[in-house]
Amino acid sequence: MPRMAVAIVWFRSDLRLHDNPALSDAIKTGAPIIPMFIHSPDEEAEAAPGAASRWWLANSLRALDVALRKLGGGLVIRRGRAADAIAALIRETGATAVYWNRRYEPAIIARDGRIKAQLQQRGISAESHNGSLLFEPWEISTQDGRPYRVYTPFSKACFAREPHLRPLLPAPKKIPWPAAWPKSLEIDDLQLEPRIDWAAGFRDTWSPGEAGAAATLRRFESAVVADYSTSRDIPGVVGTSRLSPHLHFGEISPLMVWREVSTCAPKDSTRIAHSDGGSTFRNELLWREFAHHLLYHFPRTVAEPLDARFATFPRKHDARGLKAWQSGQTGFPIVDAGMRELWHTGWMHNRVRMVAASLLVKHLLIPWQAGAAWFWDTLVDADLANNTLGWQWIAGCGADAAPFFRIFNPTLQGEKFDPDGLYVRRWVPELAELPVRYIHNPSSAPEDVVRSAGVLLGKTYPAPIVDHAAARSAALAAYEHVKRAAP
DNA sequence: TGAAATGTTGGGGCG
DNA sequence: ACGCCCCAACATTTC
Repeated sequence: MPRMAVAIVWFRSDLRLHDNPALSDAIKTGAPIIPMFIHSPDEEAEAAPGAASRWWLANSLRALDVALRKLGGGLVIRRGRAADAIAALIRETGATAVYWNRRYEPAIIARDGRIKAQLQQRGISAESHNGSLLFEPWEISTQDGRPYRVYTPFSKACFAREPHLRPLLPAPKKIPWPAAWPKSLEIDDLQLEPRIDWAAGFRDTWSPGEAGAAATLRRFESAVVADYSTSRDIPGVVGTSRLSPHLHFGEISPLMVWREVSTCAPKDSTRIAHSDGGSTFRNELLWREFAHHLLYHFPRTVAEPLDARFATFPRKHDARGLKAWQSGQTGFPIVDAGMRELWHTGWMHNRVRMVAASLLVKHLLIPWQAGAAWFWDTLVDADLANNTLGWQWIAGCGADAAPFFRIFNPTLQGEKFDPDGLYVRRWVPELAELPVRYIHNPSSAPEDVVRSAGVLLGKTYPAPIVDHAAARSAALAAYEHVKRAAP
């Protein structure tokens, strides 16, 4: 019997063995499997990972490699243009098939389409699967066949399709391997991690990889999800799932998470559907779906407002304001706490992301693209779909956007969602001794209170970079330009 | 997945 | 006892 030709499984944003359609499908053929990862930032354009994401990627690849070695195999690492790397591996191994799970970033869709056509032209089987979304962006559409631009009807359409979700795929217990292994780079050769080690806070906070993702989901399910509806808004406690980076890198599938939080829904049927944590959380998963839906159907939104009227919005190039915002020195404690949490851990609580982003685009009038770029480089969960939707939503120029006049008051947001100041005390330690009454508004505190807390306003902690009331009026005035622009 | 401005109501102090 | 005013407390509208 002739030795069977090998199949390449091209890992990308699906760094897991559980519920991996491309991997499962490849194994089903019985062919020996070569798992491959290609680092090709040069052709990924706006989807090329930022610094924090590269740290995560390096560690997630190590975890995947370890998991594959436990099964007797390993991960083949290459770099450069994906088409070239795949062609080379086919040449070296005589592979006759390539399997992967889809990505939805514009540059990646274009590249993958070309690769698929080239492979098929050469008689190589090329199969792509859905491994990263509950529903493909083209499966969900309005009555008249157009993409959704409003979240609520989109989510209703998703819930209606829930019965069509496929079953979960088990992780393979055994994978057939080739007789000889092609050469591979070391993960370190990709130089994904920083030369100066600034990632200590990341290591303390995260466990990249499939096992870390599973542990995070278990903890969320057992200790957090029941109170999710209320505690998710309190940045001072662990009230969110913290699954976002695991989901972005595909160390866990949204379907696995969906199924898990559905089975742990409360038995107590007297609770209203939307008030239970599981339902609220499933809506958050659907926001992720909505973001991918929008990115797929409106790829230009990566750089431009979906609402074209916002092209006329008068914005500023304020280098000093941007720097103060990036470094957590705006003088608004809740914002500075968030920006420092981001810098230290590669992550920021979602409530605080909204407040911090709002300050940048509405108080400082800086282009949302500048904020998106900073988040892209500093977030371990940086995701083109989510980042684009989030920033356009807060800037008021996207799909189902927050009305522009809805301007957060950072002081009130702090008092409301960090009522005991726990979050601020943790991330802005120079304010830690302030009484709770003044922790979100240090400049309103009497001088002796400030002094005895060891704070020197303007020296150890900055005065607010803008006056809230004045900035609010200026933002509303700027918005008038948009309203006057032709719809 | 706001906040500020404005409007309304009703209890209590007080002449 | 009564009307008047003040001003929380809450509701509505406006940005």
